[in-house]
Amino acid sequence: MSSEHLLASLNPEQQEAVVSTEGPLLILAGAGSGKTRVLVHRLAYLVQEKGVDPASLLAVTFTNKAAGEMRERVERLLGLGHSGLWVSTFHSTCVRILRRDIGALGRDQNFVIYDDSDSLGLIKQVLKRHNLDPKIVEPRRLRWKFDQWKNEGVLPDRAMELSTDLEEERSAELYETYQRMLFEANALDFGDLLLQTVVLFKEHPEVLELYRQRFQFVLVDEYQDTNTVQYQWVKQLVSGHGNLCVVGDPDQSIYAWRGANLRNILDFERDYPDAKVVRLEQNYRSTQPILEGASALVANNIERKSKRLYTEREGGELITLFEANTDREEAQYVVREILTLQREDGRDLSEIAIFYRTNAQSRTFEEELLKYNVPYVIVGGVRFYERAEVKDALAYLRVLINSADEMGLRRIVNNPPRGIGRTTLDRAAEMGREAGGGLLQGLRRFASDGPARSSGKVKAFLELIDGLAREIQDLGPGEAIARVLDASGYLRQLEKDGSPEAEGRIENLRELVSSAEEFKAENIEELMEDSSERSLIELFLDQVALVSDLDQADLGEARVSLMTTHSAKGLEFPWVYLVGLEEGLLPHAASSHDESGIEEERRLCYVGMTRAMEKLTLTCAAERMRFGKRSHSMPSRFLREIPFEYIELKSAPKRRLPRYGDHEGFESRSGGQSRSSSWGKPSAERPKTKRRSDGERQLDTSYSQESSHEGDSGAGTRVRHPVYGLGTVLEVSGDGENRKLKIRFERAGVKKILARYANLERA
DNA sequence: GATCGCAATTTTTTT
DNA sequence: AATTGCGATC
Repeated sequence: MSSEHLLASLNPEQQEAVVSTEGPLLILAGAGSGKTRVLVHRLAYLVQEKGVDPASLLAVTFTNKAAGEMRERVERLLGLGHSGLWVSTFHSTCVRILRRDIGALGRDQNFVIYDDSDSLGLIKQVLKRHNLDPKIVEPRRLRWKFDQWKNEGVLPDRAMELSTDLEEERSAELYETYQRMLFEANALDFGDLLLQTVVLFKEHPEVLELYRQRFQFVLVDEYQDTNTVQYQWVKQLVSGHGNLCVVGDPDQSIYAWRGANLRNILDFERDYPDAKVVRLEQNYRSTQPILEGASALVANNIERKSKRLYTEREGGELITLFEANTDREEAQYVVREILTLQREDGRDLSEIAIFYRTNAQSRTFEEELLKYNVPYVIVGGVRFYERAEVKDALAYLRVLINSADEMGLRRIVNNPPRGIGRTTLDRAAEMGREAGGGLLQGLRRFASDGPARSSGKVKAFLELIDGLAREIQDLGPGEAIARVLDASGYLRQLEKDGSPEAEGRIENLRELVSSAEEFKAENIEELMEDSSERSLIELFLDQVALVSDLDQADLGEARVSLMTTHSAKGLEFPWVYLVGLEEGLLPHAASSHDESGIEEERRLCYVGMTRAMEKLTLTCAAERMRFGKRSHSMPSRFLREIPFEYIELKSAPKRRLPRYGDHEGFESRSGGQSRSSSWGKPSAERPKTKRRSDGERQLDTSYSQESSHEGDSGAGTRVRHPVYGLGTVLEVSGDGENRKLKIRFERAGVKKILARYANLERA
């Protein structure tokens, strides 16, 4: 494609952003201003017009999805295949660097990557070693603290210096132990990937120089979300040539809680004095009411570079605000709207998205969508690679490749049960420490010196591991997983179980094997080109550690998309429902303590609103279930900040008193649900309302004790659960509001359910 | 050492 | 409302 073509479809500001290739450049790209397009064209321009070798370009993003999209579009534009162009996330870029050069830090190339739960487990080990009670020193809090330090680029020594009180000092000590144990386990956690790369570059300028030479042009996406280490990392890489292009929008900074520093983008011109700034302020995405409403909202932030986004699109529907009485009603409204859109307007479901603040909110929407058979996909949420059986299988591989991996080893040593319990493990760990080694070494000692009864079991386990380690060397990732599951007895254990849950797990493991096969098929060529010694198994483990479901979700299918507003950043949909606009939820209570917290929540709301292209609907509910209890909430302050002229108000009929009867929602459904009786609230317990002569309603709090007939809820009854589907009651226990049901579901297996909360229908 | 049952906690967002 | 963790019991 010629230069004219590369520039032809761009407006003057966009063109400037593309052709300003030398020196530092800040692109302030408002929502929907064609940012990705500009980046893609810029990369193509560098190669085609400036004759730059694709291999000397580095583009860094936050998500694999964004990276994948960018790479694909550039390669398509240039008609290139594998060109040596590096477009990847901060984390995977760092993994590639560390896999090659971490040896300079005296560490092993075969390190494992610990995810959040691995690192939480390790922190529990740290506490054990310090003889601290996890109830007093909370592991999660520590993890958060360590993470903050890592985001700030702070190592244990420095953390100690910075400590201002005793508690922080203690934490810094534990941080030190934690880092040492990570090292001993030959492991790096997420934060380490960045931090250790920065340390590597700092302590070994010759290594840094290598990468500086290679990457002549560096591009960073979503710069407003970078934290201090990422900032340092970028600075290290570009010092010298200074060819750094960063793109971002301060109004879309929503990761301060994870260490993102808004100052990185606000102070860019100070950090890179000869920086050029380009502003992209024309919005090509949203209709006027949506854009104006969102802009007016975010204008309430004090800490802000002012900006005026405009659109040439005129007209468009007003933003709808729906005020529901309950969360159930909120979900019903949205789902009915969706059904109408689909039936009457012929809209494709993939054009519709529902955004919420917390993952817990998805449940109600799922239930309603299921009831009406509306296909949907949850983006994010519980991830495939976080399921226990998947983690178990991967832990085997991890240990086989890196025998120091303590958390992996702890996970598999007695799984399936082999009679190696806590006592044995504690003793082995101690023996390992005495010998100056890790848990595995301890187990080896235990096998030879330990008490006869348990040492035999340990010995058998070690033989299994050693044998497998040899066997898998020549296997692909899929074959290796299959082999491990078979040889370890893991699969047999599940098969023997025979329960529907176990079958689900087996199914997930099959899926894991096939995704590993797929990985092999996709990457085998690249592996041939890649001179690194890493096997496909190792590359597969890296991939699963760094890839989230969000990256893999196929949004093209005809399904409604559900996700948190955080996950929605970077996406766009014609129809958007932004739900739960209530005080305490958006803005979230946990962020409402200071003004900067509120401002970030406001930006989050802004991000959600600006995803919408044609139609935006906001909803709130006066009452919702939280922690299994109903709680009341006020409409979000953000609703008042959107000018009324852009809003069309719709409200459910207001209630003067809480309606106890229909909070599960069946009675208020259209179409008559008389045959379904809700067990959620046995009728015996419902405070009754009775009509008084003056027409007012009054709560009658005297509960009558008519017991519900056993026939209704006894064992053998067929029921339908909104999520789990059809099932049969096996057992009933407890009374009144503590009534519990044990139900075997056809799809989901046996579950115990507290009747009060479950929306059960008789089937 | 494993299994069962109860209690406590959770919910802010995630590379 | 579900998961996790702990303690009691076998």
